[in-house]
Amino acid sequence: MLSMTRTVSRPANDGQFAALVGEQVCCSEFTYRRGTEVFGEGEEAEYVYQIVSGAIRTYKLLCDGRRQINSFHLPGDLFGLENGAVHRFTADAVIQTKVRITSRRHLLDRIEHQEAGQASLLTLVTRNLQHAENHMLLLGRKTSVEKVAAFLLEMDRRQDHPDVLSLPMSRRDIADYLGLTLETVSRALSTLRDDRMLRFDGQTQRQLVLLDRQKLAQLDA
Amino acid sequence: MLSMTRTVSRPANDGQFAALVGEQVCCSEFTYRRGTEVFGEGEEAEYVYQIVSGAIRTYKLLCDGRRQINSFHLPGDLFGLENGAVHRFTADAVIQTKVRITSRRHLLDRIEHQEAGQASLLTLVTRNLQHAENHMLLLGRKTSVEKVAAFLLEMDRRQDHPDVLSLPMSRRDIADYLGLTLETVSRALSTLRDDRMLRFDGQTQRQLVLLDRQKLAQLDA
DNA sequence: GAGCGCTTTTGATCTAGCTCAACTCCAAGC
DNA sequence: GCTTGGAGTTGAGCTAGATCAAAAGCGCTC
Repeated sequence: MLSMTRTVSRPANDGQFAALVGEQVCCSEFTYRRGTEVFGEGEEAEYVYQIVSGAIRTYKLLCDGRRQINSFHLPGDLFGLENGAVHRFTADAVIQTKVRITSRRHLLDRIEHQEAGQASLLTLVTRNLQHAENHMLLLGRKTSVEKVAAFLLEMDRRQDHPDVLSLPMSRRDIADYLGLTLETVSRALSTLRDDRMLRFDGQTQRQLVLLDRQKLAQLDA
Repeated sequence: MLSMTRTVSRPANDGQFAALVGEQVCCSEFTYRRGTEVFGEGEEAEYVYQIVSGAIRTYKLLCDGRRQINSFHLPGDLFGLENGAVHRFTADAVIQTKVRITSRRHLLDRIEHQEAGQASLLTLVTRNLQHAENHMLLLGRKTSVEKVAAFLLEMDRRQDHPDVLSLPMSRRDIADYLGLTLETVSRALSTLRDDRMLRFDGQTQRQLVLLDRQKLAQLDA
């Protein structure tokens, strides 16, 4: 049940959890299988999570099933706290995902007795807000190829510019993140491949190599 | 220069500023004319603002001029603080707008010596994040008519369900908020009028009456 | 290692919303 | 009053991206 699907190379933002939770980490670990729900929209926020390995998506649904993914959470990322007392969206596992869990109450109590705590909590929420602001610009005003280019650069940055970028999520997930259909995402990727900005690596279509980050960044506008 | 364009009926969220700034309000007032910039993206955040009357839009631009408006700020709203040290977007006046200004530094100093301060600052940023999350769903997954219906209901709610809803912003502003063109906004409004969900009031097209909020809410999905 | 199901790609067609353009309606200035 | 200009509406046609469909590729399980 706990077999790792990815090796984790000490992500850049790993300090977050320690800064908030403190050093003698009082938390348990848990592994969610692919597609399992971590928490649902409207549920009370009891726990806070940090990803050890895998990937989580958080999203909102319209009544007819249309889905908008807010964000993907990767190893090192903290999530479930930005919410306030009640979760404002659903979170589930994109692939098998191992998380560290601590109770929200425990974490907030700790924060109250720590000067830096309040500040780092505010920093966390502010960072989320900043991401959301950038994403609104993308959703409202970018073309499909610009969206996909921006997505690739975001994943590349968050994985510290690896030689091979591995995407844990499906084309449908990417589409629901970018406000497109899965076919349009696929076509945009093919366009970028044909224009020599990336190539697929190995058999799977989820490993790819960015061949020209500069050109991608220009597309991102 | 200071003539009011709207009467203000003590907005619901007016407590914000007082809660953060304190009672003996140390701040000056200023009036911006229609179209004037309050602050620009990338500028250092020196001041924090609360709207007395009028309306402010905050937005980001792509290099070729495409614009995405994050939010409209109406009387009572606080803005310019959520940013952190540097403004992440531009703010300018939709119409002639009177604001109360206080220095960011002054406000943050005050907050540090106040238990409730940190919490209410966090609450403010969290509220902004929540708005952004809802707006991402709108931008990524709603149709033009759904977007316009949602916009009208938002304005209606924020003005406390007035008999006549007055929109300070142009069709182009609404379009740039909803990720549409101004023509599409105009057509959507005409559709809603034809379907008896609203009617225009008086001469101007910026005063309207919501005839069936329930039906609008259904559209909002 | 054959078969099945899921994911992805690619093609063909459709359509919501964009673009371009004309016209109306005010409001402001002379 | 007349003129000018910005704002809004409406129409006609276009296009980016959606939808529908088929096939290919991969990773399961047995």
